[in-house]
Amino acid sequence: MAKRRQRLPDRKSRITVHDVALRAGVSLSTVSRIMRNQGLVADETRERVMLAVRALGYVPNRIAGSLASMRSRLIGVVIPSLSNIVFAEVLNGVDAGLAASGHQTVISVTGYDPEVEETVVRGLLAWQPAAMLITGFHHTAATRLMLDQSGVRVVEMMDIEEVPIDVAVGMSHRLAGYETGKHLIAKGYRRFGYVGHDETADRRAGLRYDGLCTALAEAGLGVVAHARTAAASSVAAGREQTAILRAAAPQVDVAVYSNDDMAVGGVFHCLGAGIRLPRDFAIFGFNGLEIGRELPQPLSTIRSNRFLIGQRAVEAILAAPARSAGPVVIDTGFEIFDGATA
Amino acid sequence: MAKRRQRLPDRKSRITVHDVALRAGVSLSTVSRIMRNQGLVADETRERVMLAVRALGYVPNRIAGSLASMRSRLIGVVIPSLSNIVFAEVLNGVDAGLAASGHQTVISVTGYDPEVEETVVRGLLAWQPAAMLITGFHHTAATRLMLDQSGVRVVEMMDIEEVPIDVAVGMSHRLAGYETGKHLIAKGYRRFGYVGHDETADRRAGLRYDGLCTALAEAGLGVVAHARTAAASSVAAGREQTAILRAAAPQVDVAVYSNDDMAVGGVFHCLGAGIRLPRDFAIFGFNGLEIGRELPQPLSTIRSNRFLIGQRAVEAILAAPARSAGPVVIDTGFEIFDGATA
DNA sequence: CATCGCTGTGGCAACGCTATCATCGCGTTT
DNA sequence: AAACGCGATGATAGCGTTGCCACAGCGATG
Repeated sequence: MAKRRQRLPDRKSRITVHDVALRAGVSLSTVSRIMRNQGLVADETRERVMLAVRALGYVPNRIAGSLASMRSRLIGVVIPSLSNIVFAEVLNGVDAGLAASGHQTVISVTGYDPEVEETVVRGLLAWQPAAMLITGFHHTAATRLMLDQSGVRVVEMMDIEEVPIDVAVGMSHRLAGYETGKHLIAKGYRRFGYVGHDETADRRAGLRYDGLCTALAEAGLGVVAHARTAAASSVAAGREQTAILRAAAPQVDVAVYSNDDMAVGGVFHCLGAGIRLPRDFAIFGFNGLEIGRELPQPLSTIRSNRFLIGQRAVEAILAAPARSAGPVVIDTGFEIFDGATA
Repeated sequence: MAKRRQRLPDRKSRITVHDVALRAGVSLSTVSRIMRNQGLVADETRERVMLAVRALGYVPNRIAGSLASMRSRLIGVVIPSLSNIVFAEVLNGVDAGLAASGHQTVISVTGYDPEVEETVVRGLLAWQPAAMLITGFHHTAATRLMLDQSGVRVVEMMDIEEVPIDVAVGMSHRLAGYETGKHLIAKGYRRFGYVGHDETADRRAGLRYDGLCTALAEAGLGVVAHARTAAASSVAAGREQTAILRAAAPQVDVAVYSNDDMAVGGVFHCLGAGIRLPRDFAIFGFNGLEIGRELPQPLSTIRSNRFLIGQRAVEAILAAPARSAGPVVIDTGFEIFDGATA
């Protein structure tokens, strides 16, 4: 008598291909073929099997499927924060790009910490994902190595100013900063201030600042006053730092902000303090968030295409399952939005 | 001679337990025990194996592991939208609650569509997740059945006003609406307006409205003017609907908004139109978003504990792997924030 | 009429890991 | 000296699929 070993006590009689095959009177292979919609099956057989599938409420076990086929339909996504609406929009783009491809996203958040990033990347790779979407170029050496050796497709999102492991989708932040400077100089501003947040965490804000300085230097100008918080960007920080900047350097006629959250804080400060925008003081942001467009005066800013970044990232990896010969760079661009605050 | 069948052409020499065991000179079992940090192993052996693990860059295949152990460390999360910061904060709470538990979240977005929800729940359940976190109680019958029969732990988040499949974590929206009404009546307001958005999609906004009406009715009052957009809530919609409400019913002295996004739009309209808050017109929101606190005048609103909802949801399912006898309801509460706009 | 191609189906060995049981020393108890 | 307990390790059978091959049946071809 065969000793049937009960592997797990809670082995809740789950329904498997076996059960479906039995009920439909076909083999496992046939059920599998039908579920995957692949290979030749007679219409009559298909119907009979689908009937059994529905009757039993069979849901194929993707874990077993992935193991057998040696590829999962999971896509690992690594972003620094969910609180920042910018990354939520990237995720929306990812979702849109994935559409009906049958893939699913596993999202991990790093809190802008490369060490945490290393941990989550390791955890994600353990699921043998079809691809990895990660934010920026600033990774630990170990992270880079893991991603490179894993062989899976890797998209580094947001930035395009370094050589990617596989694909980069984003925009040139340095150029955005540069164009900001050019634009404001053309509008007649000369005495520049800068309101920023923690740049060791947010490298891209640093790049924009560099670009801005380049543009100003070309015109023989420079940023004459700075107000920076050591914290992450927020409306509160923008408000507070604007007050500090105004107090310390009243001569500044325009301030460039590290992003729209900060800039909106600046606008709020001015609204509260009775400072007329842009006559007394001008504000320029970055990102083109919805909130900026809906202010009593629309915020002057640069529109980045976050949604498009997510979407293009997915398209790039769905287009080909394997990496191409060399690194690929996709520029999603940006555009100046000439609002009413500068 | 054995015919070794090469299953897949792209079988890239992945490193498995086998390789590690070979290199460390131990058995597969020992490596597995060490990787899972479970069972007895001599320190000397552990070190030797870990050396091999690091040398080879071995990353355990969680897909195989999950299949063998018949349980995955994935947690399915279903939310209506990522654009809405509220759900991003819930996810942050989930993340915090998960901390070092070794679980990972697979997130799917429904766009407030129960049909889409059904599809994504089916897709998520195929991964045999350890638990499912889903938003609200409004599911299709099929969704409810799948979740119920799956046997996995299910947390329905945000709302607590119906009987959950397993666990509900959230707050009473009806009560929040009721308290809003009480609070505003106590402050002397009598002529109520309401500015809302699509309530067939956002059921909870509807509950809050019901609660408000109850409170007003108890005082012999009622909502005398409504302005509703058919679209989703947004700052732009709030702004636009406020203009409509003001034009149609100038006698209204306070408007309750379906949420903070809408209310912020209302504040912006007033700032632009020179309406003095709260003297000429008062505004009351819902959620307690950061943006509301940083307005020139802090928005009067109700603070919901989104972060806490995510965190408690995770705690509830980590506490016990199996469902308890009956449904469990966890109330995360709310509080009135008496700002400067009402 | 032998041969071929094609459709439709079944059989079975992986996939990489874990749960369980077996085993093997070695010190301790009776 | 036999029996026992216990820490440490090994062997092995699944977990539920999928990929590959085999093969039956049947009409078309030479």
